[in-house]
Amino acid sequence: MSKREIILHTATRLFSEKGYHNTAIAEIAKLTGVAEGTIFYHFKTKEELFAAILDNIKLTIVEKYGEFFKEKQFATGLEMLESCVYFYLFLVGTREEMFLILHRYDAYELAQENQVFRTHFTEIYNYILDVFEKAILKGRDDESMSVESTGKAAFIIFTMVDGVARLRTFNLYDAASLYEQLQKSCRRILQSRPPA
Amino acid sequence: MSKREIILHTATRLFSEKGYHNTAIAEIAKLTGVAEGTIFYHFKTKEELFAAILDNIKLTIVEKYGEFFKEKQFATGLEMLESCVYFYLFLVGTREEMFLILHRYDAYELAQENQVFRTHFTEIYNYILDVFEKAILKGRDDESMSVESTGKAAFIIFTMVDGVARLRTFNLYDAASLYEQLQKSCRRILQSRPPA
DNA sequence: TATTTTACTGAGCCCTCACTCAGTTTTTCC
DNA sequence: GGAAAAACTGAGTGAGGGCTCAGTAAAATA
Repeated sequence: MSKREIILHTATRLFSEKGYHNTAIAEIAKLTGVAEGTIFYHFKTKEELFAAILDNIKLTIVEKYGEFFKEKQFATGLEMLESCVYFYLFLVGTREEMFLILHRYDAYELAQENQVFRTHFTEIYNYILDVFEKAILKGRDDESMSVESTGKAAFIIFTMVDGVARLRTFNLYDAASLYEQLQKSCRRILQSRPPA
Repeated sequence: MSKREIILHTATRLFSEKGYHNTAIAEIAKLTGVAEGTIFYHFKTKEELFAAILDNIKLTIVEKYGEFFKEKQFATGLEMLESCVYFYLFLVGTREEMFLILHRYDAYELAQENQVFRTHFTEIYNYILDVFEKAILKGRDDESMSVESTGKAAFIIFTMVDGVARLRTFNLYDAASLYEQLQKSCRRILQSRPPA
């Protein structure tokens, strides 16, 4: 790993643990084992460092979902959706630091002032929403689901899933014990049923 | 309003808009129209000021739900749950600053280090979860709902509802357009149905 | 090997901010 | 009215943190 990459890695961990404003460049330098100046050599400002982290998160998510879709086949849209939800929770579990950064309000704050950050965020969330919506579109086609607006359904499902994910990243509850209930709830929201 | 109350009010707004670490005492003082020293006269430290805000939020939520329950009657548990959800969204809309503070990660961070903050948070969330669970218990009794674990169901419902509320406080999406879909989703998750 | 480019260093600058304190004004109570 | 208590003031302090810069080391190139 290049020094740039090590710095990026350490910064991701620290920003996720302590937040953007609460993490001093000096601390990143110390934990990485480089001088402060080195960080400013690779990233002109602290904000540029953060933007690089967001970029890295986006690349990772897109790449991982890419691999996932290459390997998997889905019989129905409902099965695809459940699989995507499961994979999202898996990603959150294996890349905790990245999702903690996304879940911090820190980030939204910065996004409100900084166009570059805002673009990164929008791209990340649009990508995930797109994944979910594709599954729902498929489900509507093969009649494994009955939904009115696929966009809104994707939003609601994602909100619920990401909410449980947030419980996990924030360590607020034994979130894993909710996973089964979560899947069941998704199914209930989307599943087509014989008319009453 | 006493000066203490005005300070509390201004601080709530600023913390909600800019976060805890990003808000300087000097700014609170300036906007309130008092000297910095006055703030430290009423609240020994910045943390104590934040604790007072959390306390105030807790009181408000408990009080408002109290009034709500006094005025309303519910035919079924499902109706009660839907009503509680609606009222939660109403509260989020009318007391935006308070919920922004709850939704900021800022707050969780502080709660991890400070026992007083942690207690406040736990009490606030337990209260709301309790409200939701009571409705679900009623629904199970009157057979308007079919749920296995009332606790987990309450958690999932709250996660979803608070997620949509967060979209609103963070101004990320026209959240109001999701309210209908949200209610429908809650109903689908909880509602009892004739066996297939 | 000599030269240029790239990578790295860390002391120091400057600004922000939580908090203090000695003093002043206002309120309370006899 | 006067003394004591409570409320308020704002300049000052010290610590922390983003960023600069003049210089050194390492790598690439000629």
